[in-house]
Amino acid sequence: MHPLFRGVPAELVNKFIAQASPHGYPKGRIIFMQEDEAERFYLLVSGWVKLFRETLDGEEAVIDVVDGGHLLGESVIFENDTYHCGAEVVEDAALVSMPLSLLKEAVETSTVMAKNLFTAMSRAKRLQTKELEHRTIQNAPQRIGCFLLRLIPKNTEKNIVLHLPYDKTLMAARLGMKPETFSRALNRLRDETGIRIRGASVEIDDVKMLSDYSCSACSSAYPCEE
Amino acid sequence: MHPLFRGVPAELVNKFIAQASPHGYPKGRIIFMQEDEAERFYLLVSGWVKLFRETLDGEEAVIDVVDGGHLLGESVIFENDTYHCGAEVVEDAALVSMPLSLLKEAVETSTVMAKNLFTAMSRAKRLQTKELEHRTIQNAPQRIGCFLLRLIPKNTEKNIVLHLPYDKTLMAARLGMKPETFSRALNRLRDETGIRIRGASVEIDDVKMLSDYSCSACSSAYPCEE
DNA sequence: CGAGGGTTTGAAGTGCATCAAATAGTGTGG
DNA sequence: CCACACTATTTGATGCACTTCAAACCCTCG
Repeated sequence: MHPLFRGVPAELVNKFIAQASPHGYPKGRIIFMQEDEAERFYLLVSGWVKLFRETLDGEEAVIDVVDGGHLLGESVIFENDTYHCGAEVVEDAALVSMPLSLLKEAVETSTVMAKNLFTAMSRAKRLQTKELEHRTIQNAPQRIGCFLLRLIPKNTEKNIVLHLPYDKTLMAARLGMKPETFSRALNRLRDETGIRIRGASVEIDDVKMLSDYSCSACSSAYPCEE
Repeated sequence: MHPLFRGVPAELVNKFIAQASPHGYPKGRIIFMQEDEAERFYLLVSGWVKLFRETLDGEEAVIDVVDGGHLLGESVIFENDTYHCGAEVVEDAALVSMPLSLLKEAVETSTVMAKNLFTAMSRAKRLQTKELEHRTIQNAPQRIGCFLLRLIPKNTEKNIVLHLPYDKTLMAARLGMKPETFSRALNRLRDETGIRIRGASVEIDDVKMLSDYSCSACSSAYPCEE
């Protein structure tokens, strides 16, 4: 049960189920564009989706890359407007789409539902604020380090082996840098913090060394809530 | 009547009024810090307030600088957490603070109130997403140009004279650059777009020239909704 | 007038981007 | 299983944008 529906009467949940369209989307598929009229919102069940904004001359800003459990397009509610970002599948994804009109109706009917959506939107806002901070204060290697730290499962301390969740070119864009810069910055991070890199897997022996290096340029210390 | 209370029954509005504390805050006063437990939210009536996040070693990221009509701290609702940013008065301000607990109660009681808060939060989220794009794609002079364009009153085309709303050092931080960079970037913007600058006032004869220059590196064209 | 902050300018440095090319990795068809 | 095509990643050389440090200037306000 997704947090959005937690505690919501079965009757209301069934209304969503009745109007839900599940979809399997392959890598590369565009779910919606920034200019599209927003009529549905999406629940990402599995896979990865890139949220981006794009200028006429093809320059792209990656706003976020999200995985299972995330909502897409829900924040347009009551704006009657277009989506804030485009959304593109970057790893084969399963999604369920539902009408925004139903979501609107539901939050006006059910206080639990409203509360759940507020909670989701607050959290998204907080994370985005943090992102803006990172882009402003952290340099390239620190942003990578911070990203890696957030990949570490809770309560893990020793012999950490991470697998980068998507390709390095996308990670670069996600962190607001070019692929070449990413490559070099990752090397610098390795030299500075003693992490080991083999392709897409990263081994971290000394989390403190990594967090000291990355979190020194951040307003919140490791472990970050999120 | 602030949009948050638009269409809300007088009875409920009176509850807020009963618990509202109006305050005059001088320039330099901290309204709240990022680490503070969020118990109240604020309605900024007049003046300007800087929202920022700060690292231990004094490095600061300005998230936004807002003026009359903006809500502060409202997005912590249902997180039971600390504020997302610190807030500091940068031009003498009048604020009204109200308990977050009352806001929580109100959005659970009144669907109109919930709807109004959703609208405000969506809008804030959209603007922040845009900000992230700007910082990623636009260079320093373009960010300044974009900022100036957003200062132009609606439906104004000719003989525009703007007054910079707060000092240049703060504008620099607001746009994610250093004061020296701001100064030089503003000169470059002048040379490129034919605007004229005298202290804190800026004259724009040719809006198109300015928007061509600034909006070429943006996903939305002038005039931006916001 | 003089102090102090905001602003500008100059000179030099740093970090990231760009362009170009090499290398590694992956999936294809033979 | 190999050779090929194609993409992702890395590396090198160079350029540009922004920062840093230092000093001058300017403006306001007591």
